[in-house]
Amino acid sequence: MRISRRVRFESTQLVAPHQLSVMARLEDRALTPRELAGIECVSPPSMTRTVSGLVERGLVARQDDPLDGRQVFLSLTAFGLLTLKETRRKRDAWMASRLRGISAEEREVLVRATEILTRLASE
Amino acid sequence: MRISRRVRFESTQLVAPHQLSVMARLEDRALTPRELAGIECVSPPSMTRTVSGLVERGLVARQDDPLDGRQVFLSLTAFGLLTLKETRRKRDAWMASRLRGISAEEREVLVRATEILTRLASE
DNA sequence: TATTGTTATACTCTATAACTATA
DNA sequence: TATAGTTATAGAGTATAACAATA
Repeated sequence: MRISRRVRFESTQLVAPHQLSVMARLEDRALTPRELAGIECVSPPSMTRTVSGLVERGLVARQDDPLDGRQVFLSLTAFGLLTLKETRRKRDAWMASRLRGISAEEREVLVRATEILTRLASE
Repeated sequence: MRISRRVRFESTQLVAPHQLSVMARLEDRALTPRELAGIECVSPPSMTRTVSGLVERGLVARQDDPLDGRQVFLSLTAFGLLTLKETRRKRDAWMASRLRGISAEEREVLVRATEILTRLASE
């Protein structure tokens, strides 16, 4: 937890973590607010609020669904995509500077640990 | 981050994470609100609030410093210590059930990764 | 009548600024 | 005058309940 907190605070200053997570979901394809709320395990009103913040900042765009007037599609703007990539670049640069001081053998241990934990988390 | 979130939500239901962290600091010795605020990287008013919640629930006790009337010492109550141990027990049980399915060799990888990350986080 | 999204309202955790009491 | 703690107030992020529009 301490390590996770450190990574969050030192590497994701451009956009808040929960906002960045939503942006990453929209990278591949447009989603509705309801879909995003489900994916992020958050209530629909909460997602409305998160999305509104992103729309105000020009990172995400709303588009009405022509087939179903109740629905809205959300997608990344060009600026949003750029911001997402820049944030990742900064995070990776921070992490790379940390990893520079360790041996190849230690890096291999971290890679293997990541695989194991990812498997455990998905069970 | 995903793994850290999962551990928090599934294993620390008795007391909120930031409250539990304060309780763990008080396990060994009494501390003042200011010391706690510094350790937890939080503002003094924020610590006042966190501590007040713990005092109201009977988990932590306030004691006036007889030498300096401005200061207050905070310590775990017997109930607080019990709650801390019970929370750890639940968390460990959850984690143990996860780790049961992996090999001794994989567990060793996780132990080594923890050592490496702890070292990197403290630099 | 059911579903999508939003608004209204409230709770928690955080912060800064102002206040009280003590040194 | 400086320090410890608290209170006052505000800003995020979260939730549930109520509402409007559409199916």
